[in-house]
Amino acid sequence: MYSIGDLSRRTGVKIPTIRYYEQMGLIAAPERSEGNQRRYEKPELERLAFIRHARDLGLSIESIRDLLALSRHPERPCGEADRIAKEHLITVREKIAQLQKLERELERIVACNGDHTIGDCYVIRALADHSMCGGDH
Amino acid sequence: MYSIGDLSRRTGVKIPTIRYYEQMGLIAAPERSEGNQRRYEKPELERLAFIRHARDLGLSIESIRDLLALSRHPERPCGEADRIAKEHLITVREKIAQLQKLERELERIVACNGDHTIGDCYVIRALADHSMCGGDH
DNA sequence: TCTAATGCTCCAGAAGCTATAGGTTTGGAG
DNA sequence: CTCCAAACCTATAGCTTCTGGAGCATTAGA
Repeated sequence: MYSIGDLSRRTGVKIPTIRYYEQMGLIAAPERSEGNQRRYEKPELERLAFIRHARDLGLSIESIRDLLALSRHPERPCGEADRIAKEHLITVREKIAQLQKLERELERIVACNGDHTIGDCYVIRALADHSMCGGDH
Repeated sequence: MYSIGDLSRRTGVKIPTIRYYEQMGLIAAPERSEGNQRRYEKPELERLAFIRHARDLGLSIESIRDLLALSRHPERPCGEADRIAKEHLITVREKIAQLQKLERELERIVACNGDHTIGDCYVIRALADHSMCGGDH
């Protein structure tokens, strides 16, 4: 028997977020106490931990909903779960590649020592004039 | 003399986004035609191009507002512009590091060949049980 | 029994747009 | 000059994933 606060402490998911997940249908509406407070059991704790972990990995609510639906059918082949994770891996890799491009450009822009004036500042000029950045984006 | 549509085509910033930037104070409210339509000049085009480029680099509206304010004082030292860019570089690097962690974990999770069932699926189990992932996050 | 901590619902806001509805203006063709 | 489609206007709501506050009710422990 956990209160929403217990659940929050044990999973690291904030209380309003738990209620939000309930609203979004990621977790079922739990039993209530006589005074209308939410009362959870162990399975809900585990489910929430699953969600937390998946969110930490950057999976969308939508993907998590799919994975949770899959996990309710342990007899089915797991190709679909695999696909969701692989697809996510691809988007993570794309994001990394894009950020590394930005990193390189920012490094070039930042190679200024700060001892001159705005009128002459490479940061400002690079932002104003796209052609200065090598044009790879 | 550009209409908002011209400006949009020339900078690649969508029309509602231009109006949004105006509302957010990134660009000044321009002159209007007799019929109340926005009419822009070259400086506004350049300013919008600046904003577009900075957004592409992932700078926040807030940071861009600061940089634009700085660029109106070309006589001041540019240390502040430099600081904003450097700070952003740091957050980009942090994001990259975090995504690379996720990449490693997803690679481990995804190392399943999809020919078994959900009940036995590493993706699902890894998400349910945090301890399986090496515990580095 | 009392009270502090915790919980409830409802609503607003954050970031950075995007979209829709319902109306007006513009610019070019005839 | 007239007509019409394309472009424009405002206002408002929605997206995603939460987070925080107001105002009130419940719970658990001293």
